[in-house]
Amino acid sequence: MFNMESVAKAPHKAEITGRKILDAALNMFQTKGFEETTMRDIATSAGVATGAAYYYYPSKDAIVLAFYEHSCVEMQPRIEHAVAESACKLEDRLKALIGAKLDYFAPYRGVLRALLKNGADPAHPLSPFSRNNRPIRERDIAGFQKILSECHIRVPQDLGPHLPDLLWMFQMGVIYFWITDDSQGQQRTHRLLTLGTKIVASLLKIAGLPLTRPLRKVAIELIETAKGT
Amino acid sequence: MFNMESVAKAPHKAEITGRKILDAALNMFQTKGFEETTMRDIATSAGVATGAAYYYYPSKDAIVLAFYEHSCVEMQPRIEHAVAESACKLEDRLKALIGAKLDYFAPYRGVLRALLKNGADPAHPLSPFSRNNRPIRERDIAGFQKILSECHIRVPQDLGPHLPDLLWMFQMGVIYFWITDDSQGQQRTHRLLTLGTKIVASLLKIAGLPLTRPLRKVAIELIETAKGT
DNA sequence: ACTGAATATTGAACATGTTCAAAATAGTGC
DNA sequence: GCACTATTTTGAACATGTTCAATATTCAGT
Repeated sequence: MFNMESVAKAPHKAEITGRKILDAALNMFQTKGFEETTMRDIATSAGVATGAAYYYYPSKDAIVLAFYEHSCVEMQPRIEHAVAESACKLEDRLKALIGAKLDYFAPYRGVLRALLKNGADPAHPLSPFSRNNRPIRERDIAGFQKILSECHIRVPQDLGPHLPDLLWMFQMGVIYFWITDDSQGQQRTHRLLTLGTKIVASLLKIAGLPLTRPLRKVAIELIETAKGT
Repeated sequence: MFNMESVAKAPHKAEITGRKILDAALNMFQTKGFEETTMRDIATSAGVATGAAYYYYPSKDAIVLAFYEHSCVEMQPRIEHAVAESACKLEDRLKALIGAKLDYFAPYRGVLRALLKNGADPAHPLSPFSRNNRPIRERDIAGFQKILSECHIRVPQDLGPHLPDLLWMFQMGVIYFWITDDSQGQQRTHRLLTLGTKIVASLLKIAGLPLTRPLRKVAIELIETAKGT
């Protein structure tokens, strides 16, 4: 018998099940919250047995990570659009990039809160800082790299190589703040973002002055120590 | 019958049991690790039933918090001594204070790792940032306040009130880094501390210059936004 | 010393993340 | 189509943090 579904791409049943579980999980996380949703709930809602969820995702947290990973790819066009719309100044582009990311994640703020659990431990496989998630992180950092080169920022030779990572760290700080920001519409985060980008841009201008060279040298040493390379 | 124990202080049995449980827990955390130690282990080792542990500590994490709380009081003299030994310069005193804290906590580094779990969420009762732990935090911050006034740092009027909190945040950053620093003897953290204090001291000197006023104004606005007051 | 209230202790039961051996299904070479 | 392997699915069992009704103990007032 002819099957419409199987014509295009012919996704294996496995992929479908995996997606079904992830969708069910995300729906329940949003409506009931992460902690309140049990793996049994998710499996039942997806129409599979409990164990099936673990066949596709090694842990409950891993489901959140899968969502995060998937999102990073899916939001890429939106981010590029938002960045392109903004004025070609580091301050504006930075704000546009991070702001677009927050907008995209807005409906899932409560879901991402789950990443806070182990997100701070670089040894944990689910941390954005872990070796495990290096691919995601590097794609993310590349976005900042792009902004920097497009804006033709004049930056000291020694600081240059670290700048994308620093901006990425700044972004992570904003996101962590945002996750736990319960102000109306997360307005505090948006204010923080506005002020933060302004400061970052100012600092970069100052960083070029000869006067700041000694301080910059120490700062770079600190950065390299923190990176552990 | 005469009882030697009851002469001095006459600690209620409750206090003894509570301490017995905490001691048992800390011992096992250190030897077996936090995750690997079960509440049943702790209770058994303390010679009580499982439920008793929960009568004294509302959760497993709470045991770690109790330890942290107790430590903060106990280490006070050591810290004051270390600070008094150091040169009366902000850079040195800051390093002495934070260094002393790390030294004290060194044997329990693995234990404190447990605080990383919910430590980043200010809404969680076990977070050092939570309203719940305000007393501990404020005593902690007072230590930095003291250093600042002793060193006769000349600091702009508008920045002054925020400075103790900022130094406290700096300390928390160092501690979080330290908890997950697996380098030999945590030498990376100590390097980070040396460089960090140097930068903090330098920034404070610069902060007084008229040139930096606009940037400082924005920074203070950011700080106030972050504090949410 | 006695008694009732406050406090302390028990251990079984519960909830939930996770594991795993067994069963069902899909895919492959002949 | 058949046998055989690999993949997928199942659901019961397990481990552990946590709760709680029942019981035991301590304490204060008389």
